[in-house]
Amino acid sequence: MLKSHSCGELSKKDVGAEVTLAGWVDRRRDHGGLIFIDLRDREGIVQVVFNPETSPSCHKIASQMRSEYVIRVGGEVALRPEGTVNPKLPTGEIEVIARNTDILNPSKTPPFYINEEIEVEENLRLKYRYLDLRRARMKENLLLRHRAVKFIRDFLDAKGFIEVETPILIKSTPEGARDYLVPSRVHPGKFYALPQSPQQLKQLLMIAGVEKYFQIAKCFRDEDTRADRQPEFTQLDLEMSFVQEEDILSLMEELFTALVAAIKPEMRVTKPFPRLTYAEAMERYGTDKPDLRFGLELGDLTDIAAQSEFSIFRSAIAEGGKVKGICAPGCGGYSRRQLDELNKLVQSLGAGGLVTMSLGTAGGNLNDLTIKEVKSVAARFLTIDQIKQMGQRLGAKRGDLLLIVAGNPGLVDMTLSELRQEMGRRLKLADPNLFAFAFVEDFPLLRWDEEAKRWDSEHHPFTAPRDEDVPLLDSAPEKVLGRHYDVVCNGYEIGGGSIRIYTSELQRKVFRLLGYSDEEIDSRFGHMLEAFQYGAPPHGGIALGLDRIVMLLAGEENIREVIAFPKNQSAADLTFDAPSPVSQEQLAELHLRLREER
RNA sequence: GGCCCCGUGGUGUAGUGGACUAACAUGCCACCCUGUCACGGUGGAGAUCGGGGGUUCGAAUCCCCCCGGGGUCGCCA
Repeated sequence: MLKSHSCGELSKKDVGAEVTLAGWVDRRRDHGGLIFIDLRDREGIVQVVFNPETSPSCHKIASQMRSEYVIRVGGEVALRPEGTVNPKLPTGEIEVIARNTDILNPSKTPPFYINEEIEVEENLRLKYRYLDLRRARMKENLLLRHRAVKFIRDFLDAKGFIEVETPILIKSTPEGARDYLVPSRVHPGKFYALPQSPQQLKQLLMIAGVEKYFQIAKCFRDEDTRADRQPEFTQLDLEMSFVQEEDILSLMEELFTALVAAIKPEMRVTKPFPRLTYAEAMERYGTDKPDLRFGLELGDLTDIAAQSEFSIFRSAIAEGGKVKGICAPGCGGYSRRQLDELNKLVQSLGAGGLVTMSLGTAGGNLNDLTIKEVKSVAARFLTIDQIKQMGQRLGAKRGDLLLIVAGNPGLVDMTLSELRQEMGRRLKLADPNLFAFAFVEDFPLLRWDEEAKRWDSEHHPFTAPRDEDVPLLDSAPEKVLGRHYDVVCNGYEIGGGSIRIYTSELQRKVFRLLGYSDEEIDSRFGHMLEAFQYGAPPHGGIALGLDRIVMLLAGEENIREVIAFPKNQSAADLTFDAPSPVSQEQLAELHLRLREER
């Protein structure tokens, strides 16, 4: 090693020791005589003193040093002189008196600050990711991720799980997200696909008798990115044999509780994790991944609105829509401008508009509300009783603001869900020290795809229907509930799983329901159907979005902040400038010819 | 593909029709400085304001197109 110690590990107990350090120049303070260098390595920062009287040659070399130069310093650890202790630095009681030093590698002036916590344009950060990762925030995020993954591995190991790697080059299956394809050199015209998840592989491992499997698995989906979505991401994938829903859910509750306690002990979790049915989540929050750190629940006002003379409500209901709303407490005094902003948000999400109803500014009991106080375009089409009923249903007081959306039920729920999040942010309702985990259960097994005119899996086609619903598969598929569950936390879906189908008969029935011919089923999923016939145990599992989990633990709002080399919104890697063109020779070997794009 | 936001010295910002010959902070360079720690001091270099076109006597500023980035809807079995 070129170093005997880490910068950050030195302390008073090392005083008198001869040490050799190596790292990066974090900061240089040149007093003309004395030069101070803050030397940084992964473990921290320590001050090095270059004194021309102690070592003229060292001092001369130090005067050449600049930010981010890689240097090596040999010297003695000394207590700092009286009055020069720096309490802001963990190593602030000591310093290293340089006796010999050299510059291992100089550095160009970095394109942005390494030693300051200021926002830098993300393009630039990603292009120079190796410099960005030197910054404290990124370094901490990498470390946090490592600790979280280590904890998870140890936890599952202690529970008897074994980690099994599954292939990255596998078969394209038509369902689900768009596949990343890899052309085969050996098989002209054929392609591998990168796994969207190891779903089928882990089920085969259950049939193989592994019983308890997990994997920190890279997954690939060629879909548009989001703040919490990357084309390439990491799942904590696990599967168990001979289990039911409760086994997986209680394992998850134990895992997350222990994980938070180990990694973020200052954060609280709500225990036991609340359990919501899908229907309940949609009804109360308008989404299947509600942020349960605050209330602001949605209320259905359709019945009251139907009694009104307000044409927007009436026509929406006549067309099979509904009217729902939320109550923003104490916002009755919102300005025209503020209301316009909310209206704009709603319209940008595709809803026709937002009906705002200010219940005055006075505050107090809803019963005291007078029609004169109510400010809303809908006010003159509603009786004061109807307004009070709406307010009551939404838990409003005088002085609150009702936000009401009418229209297509799905759109109303989506819009109000976003509006709820927005009001939660504006009113700072979410406890920043809380991880509000919850389980969502009882998802419908199938969803009608209007474009393709066929049934589609809500989760994936391997999800088992509830036993009692199996007869409905033939008569009323829309009523069948799946044995699927999601884990949500603070408004993010952080995982989902299910108890699986494990007989080929039922599996084939579901595939047929999804519109596949028997030929298609056999060519695409024949390996699964056959495997089920060789003693497949009942099994189930879950896949967790590791990047999202680490993001939440790190208090970040974007998973790129917890991925060492993420892709940008257009799925490009700016450090490598990937994807990139390849040579004609490479294409020829793969039996590919590029088409002219119009 | 739709909608919204952003683009000004290396970095982060200010500037929303004339006083901008583009400001501030920091970084960078030079010189001075032996106890600093976001060291201090003096001086200096550095942006034709993402690109193109237009309106105007005059554009960083207004309009149009394009490029790049971010957020989001669609999409994500």
